[in-house]
Amino acid sequence: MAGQTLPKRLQKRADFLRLAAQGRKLVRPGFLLQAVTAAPELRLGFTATKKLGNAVTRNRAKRRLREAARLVLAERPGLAAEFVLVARRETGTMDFAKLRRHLAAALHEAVP
RNA sequence: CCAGACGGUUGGACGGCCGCUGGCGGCGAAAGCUGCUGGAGGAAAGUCCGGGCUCCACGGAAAUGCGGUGCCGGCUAACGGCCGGCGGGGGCGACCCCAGGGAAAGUGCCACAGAAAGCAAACCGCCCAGGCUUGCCUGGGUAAGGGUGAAAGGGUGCGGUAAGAGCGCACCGCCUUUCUGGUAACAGAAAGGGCAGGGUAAACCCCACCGGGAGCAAGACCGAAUAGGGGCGGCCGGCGCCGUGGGCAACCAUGGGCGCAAAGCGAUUUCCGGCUUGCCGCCCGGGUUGGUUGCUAGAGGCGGGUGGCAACAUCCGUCCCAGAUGAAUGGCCGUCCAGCGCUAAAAGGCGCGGACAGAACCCGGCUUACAGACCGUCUGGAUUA
Repeated sequence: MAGQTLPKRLQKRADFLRLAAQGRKLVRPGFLLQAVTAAPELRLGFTATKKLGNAVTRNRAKRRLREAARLVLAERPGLAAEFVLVARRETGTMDFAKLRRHLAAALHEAVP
């Protein structure tokens, strides 16, 4: 399989607040997905709150979400939407294949 | 070999697939693509000290205040750190621990218990004298014994005495002076003194030494937007007073102030109240979102020589070793090496499964967290030769 680079990252606090306020929310094992489908291009952001644990735990959760998203989005080319993935307690430890399946399903539900 | 003390190192290994980010190069108008190469820690942590750096304040010095430090010597850019000593305490020992200046400057406090807690003190006891109701009362002596307490005004012994007591003596301790050794803390000795001067300074305090404040969200720069501001030019503009500038003056200039008038501002009218009084163009300036910089070569790492018990210093060689900013340094898989559990006579098999923890301007420390593995020195013991 050819390599797939990550889409643009959401980096501004304002964007995260907008997604949290307007986005459609889907709760799944391992993550909470906030999606806005009307967007000019594909953009992606990640959130891990202090509730999750120390810096090591939070960073690991974000990295796993990022990698899962990269792999899942490679199978959905041409998407134009904005997503924020919020890590949950089990994100860092759960089976990665499961996390990937849940994310693919959730994405399909948000953007058929 | 067992038990222990101290110091240090390490903190899974290899491979595959796919990514992220910095640097250098190539292609490209750019976006970007691509080659090579770098990419978390011993604590990156807590933010408890010390510095560099930046801005602010500031003429110098001293004093006072406030805060900190506190045996001595050394090391260091500096430190509350480190090294080497000293003193005290603990351990058979290797070693470990100490908030370790001053209590014969002053003030305060010492609960409860106890007779008494600071110019000592007589509750019980002991001794003497007197009295009588003959085992008690009164007076006196006594700090050796009992009791209280964290602490009761040196300790042990002998003498002494009515009983006692540094009352006398010996030794130990203490104080003063002197001498010796040591840079010093301090140690040792001699002479003198019968022994005062309880504890508490993590109570105030005294002494010595040190100390401006805030921090990379420091600071510098670029700069969409918005409000207010300034300059120049053009056009238009009522009155009075004042101010300002020019002029000897009459006067001239002035959108600087105040008052009056006038005009405008609400969907409309009246009344009351409020607000605005220039417009246009260009420029300056302002500095928000954002961006750039500060930003990684340094009290630097490694190896070696020299000096030093050491901390460390110095010299030579060599290397360049993270720079992100909703924040890169990774995700997944396989094999192996440790570890744990179950099973097994053994070999082995199956399952679980990597400690604490993630740079945010940079250094030096301290403190705290940490599965395990390894190395060195030393101590006590056991055994063998």
